Amino acid sequence: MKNQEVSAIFRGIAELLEIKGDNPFRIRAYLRAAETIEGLEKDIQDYAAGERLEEIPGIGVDLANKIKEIIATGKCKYYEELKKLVPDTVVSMLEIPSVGPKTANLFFKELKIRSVDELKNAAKSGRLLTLPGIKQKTIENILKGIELLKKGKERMDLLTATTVAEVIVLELRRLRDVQIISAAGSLRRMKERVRDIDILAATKNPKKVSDAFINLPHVKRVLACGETKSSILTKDDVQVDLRVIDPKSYGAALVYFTGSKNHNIALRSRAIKMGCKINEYGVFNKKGLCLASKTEEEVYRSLRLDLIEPEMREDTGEIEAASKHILPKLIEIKDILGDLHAHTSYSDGKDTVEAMSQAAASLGYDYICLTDHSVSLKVANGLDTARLKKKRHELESVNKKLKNFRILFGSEVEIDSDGYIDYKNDILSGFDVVIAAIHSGFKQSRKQLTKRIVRACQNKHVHIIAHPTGKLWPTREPYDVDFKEIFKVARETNTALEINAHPYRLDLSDTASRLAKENKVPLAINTDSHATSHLAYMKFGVGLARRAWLEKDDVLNTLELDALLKAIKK
DNA sequence: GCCGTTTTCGGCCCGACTGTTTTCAGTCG
Repeated sequence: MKNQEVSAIFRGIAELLEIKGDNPFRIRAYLRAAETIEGLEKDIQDYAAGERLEEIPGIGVDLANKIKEIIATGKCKYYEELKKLVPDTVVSMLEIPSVGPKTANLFFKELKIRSVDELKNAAKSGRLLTLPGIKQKTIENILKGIELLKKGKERMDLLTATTVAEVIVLELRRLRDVQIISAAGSLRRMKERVRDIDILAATKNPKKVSDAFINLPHVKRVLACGETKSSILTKDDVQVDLRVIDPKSYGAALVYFTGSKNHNIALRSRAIKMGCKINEYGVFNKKGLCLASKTEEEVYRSLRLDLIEPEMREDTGEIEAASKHILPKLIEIKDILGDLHAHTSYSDGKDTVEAMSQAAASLGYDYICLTDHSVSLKVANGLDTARLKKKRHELESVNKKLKNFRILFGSEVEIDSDGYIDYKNDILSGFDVVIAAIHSGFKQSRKQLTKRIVRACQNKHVHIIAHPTGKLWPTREPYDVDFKEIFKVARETNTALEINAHPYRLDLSDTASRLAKENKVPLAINTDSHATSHLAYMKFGVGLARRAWLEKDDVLNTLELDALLKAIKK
């Protein structure tokens, strides 16, 4: 897969051009190409082989040639030349908040500073004061920025982000002056990782709301505070931006602050073509007359588009679909009727069979499948035959107690290093649902890992492949598998792939899930809960599924129990 | 560097905040 390689080089070129002060539109062209290629579901080499690179939006003759060069040689001459002008270590200074390309270039050109550490020394020694436009306050901001960079560089998982946002939204909602308030930005789009938290509040009294915000007890530092926009750093070093807006502009502002950036750019281009202008205050015609502003629906409609759900706003075809009225009707959390992957205290779960089942029933589910680990996963207290028997008896007795709810007898079984399952067939055939997973040998080759999953799919007792790429944030990278092959076999053998809803996993990814749907692969959204509280992670899985354009019918656990059991038969 | 229901050339999204200025450039989202 050369996609990452190509997009990294294009991103590098964009950064160096930025520092050089090159044409901003050329820079954007490189950036856009980098993003597009990164999000590409197919291997870029397939496009190159068929002379079809220029079919990719944002790729023209020049970039197509550079891509071919990178595929052939692993390098790009143009990039190498640029690095001679500006060393790529200078680029690292761009990561400091408040330091952009102009400032980085100034430091490099005038003082030969070429890294964050050198900049820190120069700031402390007062050398920076010799530069035009740099005074004490700027130096303070740079030093604070460096400190911040070292501390909280990485992004948050969705659970952390949701928790922080909910606390702040709840406190601000209590203010009488706040009419409507909601999270926006990448959190609202349910992106897998979030850098900061955006909140939008509608009010007639912006000053009061902003003041309340910057004085919340969680605030460690105020990063900015203006008429309509303020930014704070919480005590846990999470950046939270609050935008306040007049209620009549709420819809336009919500579109604007939900993004993504690329979606907004595409909307604006469309507006311009239609002779309008769109900003956070509304959609305006040439004469400045406001055509829409109050609700998101109005705003999209004024651009002759159906309402696009936040999770789809990534400029990956949703605008075209909205203009043709062929947007999918996205799956919703209420469509989910059960969870097919959860653990109990029989293996490594925290809660009992009864507790897990009651928690699932209280979520309104019809069923839960309790899939404790299998015999060979000793670290997770996997079940041998005797304990399986005991668990089955317990399930039966709890099942008798619960009305309109059914506990399914399942297991998360091990796919060994050759692709075989650790329980014998006569045991496997006794389960309602079998989920197969890889928990060892992550470092094997792409070929071998693919073979293991393919062989597991071919096992007639295996219904679902759990967390298909094994990634575990932030420590474990996804292992490399051949999705093309796996999708083909999964479809042929009627084996479902899991969308694991745990915020540290979210595996399959959004892009892989979208491709799986296009390949007609059955999918299930499961929480992999190890405690009753984890069952609530379903919303993250559904968010991911919505980012993948999935509809109710694409997901197995939206089926009623009888239909589900029928659908998973092999 | 890309792209075309105004164009093969001349456009390319738009506004807020900060720190430095004394009207604005740079950064950010």
